Amino acid sequence: MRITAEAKTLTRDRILEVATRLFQTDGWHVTTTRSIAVAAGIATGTLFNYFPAKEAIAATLMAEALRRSHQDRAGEDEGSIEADLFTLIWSGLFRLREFRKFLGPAAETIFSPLARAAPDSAGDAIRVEHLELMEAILTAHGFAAPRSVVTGQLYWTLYLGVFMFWAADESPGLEDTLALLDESVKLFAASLGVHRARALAADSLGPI
Amino acid sequence: MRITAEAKTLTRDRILEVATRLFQTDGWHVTTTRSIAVAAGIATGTLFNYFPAKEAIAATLMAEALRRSHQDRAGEDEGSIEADLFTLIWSGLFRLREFRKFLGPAAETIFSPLARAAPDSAGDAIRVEHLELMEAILTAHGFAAPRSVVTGQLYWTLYLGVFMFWAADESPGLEDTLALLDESVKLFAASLGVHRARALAADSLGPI
DNA sequence: ATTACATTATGAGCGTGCTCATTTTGCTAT
DNA sequence: ATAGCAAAATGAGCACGCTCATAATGTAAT
Repeated sequence: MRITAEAKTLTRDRILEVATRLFQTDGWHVTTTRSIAVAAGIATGTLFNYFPAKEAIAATLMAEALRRSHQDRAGEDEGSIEADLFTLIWSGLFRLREFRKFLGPAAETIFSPLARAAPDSAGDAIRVEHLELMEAILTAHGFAAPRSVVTGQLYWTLYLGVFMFWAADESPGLEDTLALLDESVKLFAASLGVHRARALAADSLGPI
Repeated sequence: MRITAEAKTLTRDRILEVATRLFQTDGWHVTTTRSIAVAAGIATGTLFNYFPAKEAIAATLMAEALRRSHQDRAGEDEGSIEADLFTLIWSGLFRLREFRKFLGPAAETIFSPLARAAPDSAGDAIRVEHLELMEAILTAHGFAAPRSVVTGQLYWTLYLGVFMFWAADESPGLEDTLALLDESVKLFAASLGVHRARALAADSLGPI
């Protein structure tokens, strides 16, 4: 049993390794599940014993890189809320930089359907984990949960907008992505401020 | 030649008609290009003489419905900028209401890649037409073109966010969509205000 | 060693969206 | 009528992501 278990993670790692290389070299659409399997020295069907879909391979690479970015950020927060959200997103994109070229096309599938991913999909895990970190930052700045449906939806929309733009950005030093990220974060923070002001105003009037 | 030309638009219309019905009944994924072709009484290959891709059929339905919504709006503007943008988007969604059930899955493909659609795709035409109307509203409220890259990108992101949410919304009376739309439009208008304030401040300092 | 069993690997095969060499169509020139 | 021709229709066929009945493999019990 031990040898087999080792062999399994070995195969899994080899798939991820080989897939990364092929996605980077040939792109998302040109790289087929067959070619990944061949390059990893396994049969096509075996590939799907390790990952339920082609999309899941990219999502796994993405999720692992993002988890590494969370380590990077450990204990680094506590600027303004805008700065903390900026760092959260940017450190993620930074860790994903080697995948940038193929993540655009891949993400269309990974985050599908855009508004509500299937609850157990690989893309959904990424969303849930990111939103938890965002919630933590909001709470740390005095915005108590629960948030309205609109707030979460708006944040995720803005995040995906930045992400997709970044994936296709060709401006030098990704300056356009930085500008969009800056603006998006400010906008989101502003909307939180408005909600808090409204709530405070309602409180000061007392119960109706 | 005349008969043939007539026959062509007849076939085209029949495809759109039949496809609408099948998409509505069976959904986007279950409806195959073969089944559309059969139901329209043509061969599979013929279908692709009329539309370059399955996606293009849905995009055409969408574009035509949106164009009808532009007629609805003719001369109805001139509230606040928020109100005008709200009406622009909501009237579009209203005209698309019969397609709502299948537009979610379809739109993932139609607006792909999310950030930058292929310049001649059916989805791109929808984006360009919508952004022109948005620009017109901004100009009518004294926000002179050209806009920054960020502004257009931010608007389209928020629009897609609302659109995708609407496609999957199950709240009674679509009230959640209305809330999100309201918030999104306010946010965008606020960001324009900030930019204008910054520009005015820069002007008042004179040339550097 | 042998047998029994569960786990994993296999690749032929399915149904997609879409292509393209070939055939059919409907018009014009003779 | 006939031949010629461009435009349109055709459907067998391709490559894809993915499935599933079957074979191979490694472990444990006799």
